[in-house]
Amino acid sequence: MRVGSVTIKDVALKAGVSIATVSRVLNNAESVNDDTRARVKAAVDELGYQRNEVARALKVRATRSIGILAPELTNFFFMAVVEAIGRVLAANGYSILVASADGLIDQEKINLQTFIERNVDGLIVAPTGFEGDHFHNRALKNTPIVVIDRQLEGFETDTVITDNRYGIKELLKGLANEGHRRIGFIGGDLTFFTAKERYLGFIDGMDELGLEVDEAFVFTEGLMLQGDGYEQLKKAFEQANPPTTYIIANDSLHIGATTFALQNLTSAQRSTLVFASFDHLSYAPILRYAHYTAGQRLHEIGVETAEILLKRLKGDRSDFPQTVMLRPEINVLDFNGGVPFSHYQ
Amino acid sequence: MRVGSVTIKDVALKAGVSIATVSRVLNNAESVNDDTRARVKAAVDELGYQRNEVARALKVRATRSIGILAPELTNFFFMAVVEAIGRVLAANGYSILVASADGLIDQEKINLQTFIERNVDGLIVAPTGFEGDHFHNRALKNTPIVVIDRQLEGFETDTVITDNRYGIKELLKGLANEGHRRIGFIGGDLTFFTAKERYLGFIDGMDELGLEVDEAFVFTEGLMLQGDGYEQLKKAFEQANPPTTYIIANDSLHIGATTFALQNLTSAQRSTLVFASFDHLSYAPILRYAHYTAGQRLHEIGVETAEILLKRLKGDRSDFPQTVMLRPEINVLDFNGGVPFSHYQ
DNA sequence: ATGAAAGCGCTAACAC
DNA sequence: GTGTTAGCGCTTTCAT
Repeated sequence: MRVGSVTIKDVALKAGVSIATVSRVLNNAESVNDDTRARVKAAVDELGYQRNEVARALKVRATRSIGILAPELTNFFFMAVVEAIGRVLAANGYSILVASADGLIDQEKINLQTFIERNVDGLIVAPTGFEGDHFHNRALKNTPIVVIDRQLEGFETDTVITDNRYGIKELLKGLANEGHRRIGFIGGDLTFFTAKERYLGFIDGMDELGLEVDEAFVFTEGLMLQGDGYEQLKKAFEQANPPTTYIIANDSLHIGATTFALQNLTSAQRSTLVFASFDHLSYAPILRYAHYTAGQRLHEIGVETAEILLKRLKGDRSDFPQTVMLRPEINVLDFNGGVPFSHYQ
Repeated sequence: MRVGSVTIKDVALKAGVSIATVSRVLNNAESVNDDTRARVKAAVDELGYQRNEVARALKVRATRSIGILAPELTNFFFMAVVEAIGRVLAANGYSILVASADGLIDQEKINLQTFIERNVDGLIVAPTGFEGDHFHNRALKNTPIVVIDRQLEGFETDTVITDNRYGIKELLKGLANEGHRRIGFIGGDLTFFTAKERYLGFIDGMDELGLEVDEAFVFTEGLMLQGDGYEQLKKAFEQANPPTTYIIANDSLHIGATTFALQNLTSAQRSTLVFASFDHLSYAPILRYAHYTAGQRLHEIGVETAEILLKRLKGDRSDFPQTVMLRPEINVLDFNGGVPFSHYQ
């Protein structure tokens, strides 16, 4: 609130009406004379009046702001989703507050408190952990919350996620179609929702295809970061008889694995290397070795999330709690670093 | 503002003190008896009181919120910078509001209006265009604004940018050291700040090295998007005698150019291809052909920006308007898709 | 159709 | 050290 800024009081004075009338004009109330409306509008323009949303919020008990809780921001998935959410929400008069938890559950709790104090009208949360207990807050009783990307335990609410198992299974089908049987899995620590889902998709998918899972080919250590992908492919190649192909659980692992291949494998080894991975980002065209990718529908996730939230904000509680599961888009990369699709045993 | 939430009034009642005393305890005023302080704190805990920041903001004329205006969110540069800014600001009690202009100058103006109405205490803007006239707003008179990434015309304020010319010149030196003389430039439309600066860095740098700029080797069309990089390298290779190496002005162009090379050049052609480019992102290790990259100091840009803003918010106007120019980090990629550094004529 | 006035929850004089 | 009170800018009854 800037000192000396023009308020409805100034406008009222200038237009020769009461502040109530100014407020009515500002809020497009019908019951106001055309003349006075015009006079008020003229005064608004002349004075360059700009509404004080804070005062309005205090009075009407609604801030028209939505808090977004993310585990991190430096992540293509979140930013793309946030961008889409922001677009839809802005078109409906809402502003967005964002806060990163830096992967720390305690920081998520602090950020939540901040948003509560700021009286956000709604919340979108990409959970940092599994735990959802802290969302059971009295102040949040009437605040719609939609969870994205991961599922929360102990807190029931609307959720928008990618169909992780479907994605992995489709990737698997592609590889199996090419004739692969010795299929490895490069993933992450199963305490993470997406890591677990993608792992389970792999296990189920292999089973459905009638293929044997070789424990030595399954890597589920680490946080699915770039270095983990590097290390895991390294470990795979330390084996006497490594897999002929790999399912990779996300983009970072994929970059890491590709880096290992480029730096440490012989060109003979690389010539038969085949990957299929989750995520499809802007640099996908330069990812050698990838035959298939499962690209998350980032834009749709954002739009869907915003629309569910908007619906709840309007008081529509139908289908609560609603879970929207979006299938990723399966891409067949017809350029694979020069390696033509072929059949392996 | 949630109906029926607990206010300082409830706390006062419970603790048997006045609301002023509650407020004092909440704000850590010294002048309050230890006993009463304890009683108030107990009441706060029991009732689960949470401050209403909106009411506080209205009273003290400060929202402790900072608006971030970006041309887009789905961009590694902005994500990283926003994350760093958010961390520093959050540690100082500020929340951040973000809005993407979607590359539209009119949307940027709308977003600015929204932030003004929300009474943000400060503004960080990564301008969508050159034009800064709309920041001359009466309501913004006492609102610190720091501009990042690009410079604004017609509006003087604190600015944090990358030293684009330095970065390009260093890349050029690297290439010249390898013996290159026929150096191409893949950039973008000069109406963009970074496009122009990087282009000028190229022209100056070539001059300083005593090298001739061949107009046919300079590409400055488009918005520096992936497709542009693809097309520009394509055009270069349509020439009878293309450059032996290329300076590439950003990450998207780099991906595009690399894609063209992978898809359309012979392995003989690729074997001598050398790039040097601006930006150094997570997928840098898999960018073949790149000998040098100029990585922007994303984290530092964010921290520096937040700190200047914080300083202004404290009323410190020293060195205004301040321009911080951060030199990018020059990376020598010792793995280049197997191509050893060598000398070309 | 318009105005007067209460009050959202909080902070900060100002008294005592 | 603590209480009383005014008021931040706005919306919204309730009168007229």
